[in-house]
Amino acid sequence: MAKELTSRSENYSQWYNDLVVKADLAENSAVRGCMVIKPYGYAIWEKMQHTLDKMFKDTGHSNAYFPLFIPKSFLSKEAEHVEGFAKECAVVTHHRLMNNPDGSGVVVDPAARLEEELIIRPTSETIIWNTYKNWIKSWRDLPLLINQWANVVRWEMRTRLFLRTAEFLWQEGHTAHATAAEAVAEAEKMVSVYAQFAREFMAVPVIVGHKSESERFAGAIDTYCIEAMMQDGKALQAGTSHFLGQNFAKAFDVQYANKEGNLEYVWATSWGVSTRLMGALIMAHSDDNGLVLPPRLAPIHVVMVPIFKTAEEHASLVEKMEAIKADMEAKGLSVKIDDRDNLRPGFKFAEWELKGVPCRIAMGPRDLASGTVELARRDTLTKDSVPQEGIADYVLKLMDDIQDNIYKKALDFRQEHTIKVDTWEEFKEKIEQGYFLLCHWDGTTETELKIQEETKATIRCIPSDSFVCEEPGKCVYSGKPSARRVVFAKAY
RNA sequence: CGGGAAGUGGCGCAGUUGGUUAGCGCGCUGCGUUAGGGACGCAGAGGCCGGGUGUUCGAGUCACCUCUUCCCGACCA
Repeated sequence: MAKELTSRSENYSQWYNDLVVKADLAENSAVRGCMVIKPYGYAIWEKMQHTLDKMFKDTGHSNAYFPLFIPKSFLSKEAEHVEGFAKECAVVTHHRLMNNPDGSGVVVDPAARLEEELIIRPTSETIIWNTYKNWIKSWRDLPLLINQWANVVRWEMRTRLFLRTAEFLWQEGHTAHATAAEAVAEAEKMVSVYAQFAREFMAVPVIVGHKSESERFAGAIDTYCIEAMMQDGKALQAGTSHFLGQNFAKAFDVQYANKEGNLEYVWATSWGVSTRLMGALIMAHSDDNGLVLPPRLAPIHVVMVPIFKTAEEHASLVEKMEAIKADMEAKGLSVKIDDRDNLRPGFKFAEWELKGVPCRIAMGPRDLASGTVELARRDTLTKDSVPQEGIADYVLKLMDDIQDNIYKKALDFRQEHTIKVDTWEEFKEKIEQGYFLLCHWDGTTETELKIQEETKATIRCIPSDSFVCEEPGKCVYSGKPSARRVVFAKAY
């Protein structure tokens, strides 16, 4: 059931609607696919931000902020980088408007043309490395470990809420190191931070690995990624970390004096995750009743619904609930009492399920008499009668259970939909059914592109963690020898 | 930019071969009855039918143009 629902984007509209909507821009506006993140959606994003931010700081990084505008010349300093982004850049050409001489509103003042156009950042490598040039002089300045929370713009031809919007929010880390080994270690560390975040907070299992050459970031020597499986069997790239070698250091002339007094170019990494994580969260866990949020990222852990007939009942229920709420909040839980008196309980149940609140507590006269509550969990949709006594501790433990359970559910799903495939016939059949295929590949871009042309499947990653498949075999397409299996899938 | 589909109250839709005052469901407002899984009754509010130009006695309906949205490609976190 979930598979059917999740395979078509329109079925998500109901759930997405609480979180994000397409921006209502003026007619004729050339900007397509910008999003308005609603308060409830933004609350989830803030939780993600705070968690990630702490993880970055715990690994020695500091936050900074760099300009939105990038002079056009900066972008062209690294050849591969500009080639990768040139086709999707928004360009600022003028700095002033003027009243239209014919009296109809304003027009661009032709006299205010910029001598050099400004690019709205699609990513900040260039402007950051241009700045690092002045910050890095000595080996004592290294490593430089900086992260930026920002918005970026990529003028995509086709957009999709959360997954690919023209403007999106993200974080981008940019680090400089004295040695290649240190930079590689940093790139690996950060992809593992992303993997940990996905697994432990989003409850989304991910495969960690390297990108093939053709999927690599523009300007990178090596790209690490985490790949998640959505409920339709398609892959979603949820985060990337790049080893940039000395490409940007050379392009922006960033050299430092080593301990021997010799000038050397620094080694770089960059890494980022975006509001796309919101899409991953939704598509990995949602069911036919709406969102399912992992407790660690849910803005509201518990919603309490009083069931009453009279004002007196309402008052005594809410009083009792306030006490329980205070108890829970003291233990770090976020609790909402839904005491709206114009809606029936059944309506509220459905509404909070749609929002993905992990736990619901309903209390009526019967519970008041028996000292119990009706406790429902969002992940299993089951209901139990639980004593009011000790309810806060009960729920606290329940949060962990739910967190573990939805991770396990997603993991089981992925395992059921991940298979080793050794024949081209089976490849074509299974890729249509929404599987991750572990296949041998001859390592050539040519083969990769041919497979993509014929099946739309791409190499999501060359796994490097628990998925390592270091075993000799023959390429599923060309039959040439291969040393290991890689993950093929259709991707968002 | 190619190939499809669609634009009608806030949302989702109907509207026949052109024909009087453009309907329905949800939502919204008010009153009442209800309340342990998306309540019901009554009374209301809300629409230059995406825009333009034609054809016609008459256009939501036909023609042409244009704008927008969605789906499929190319692009992509």
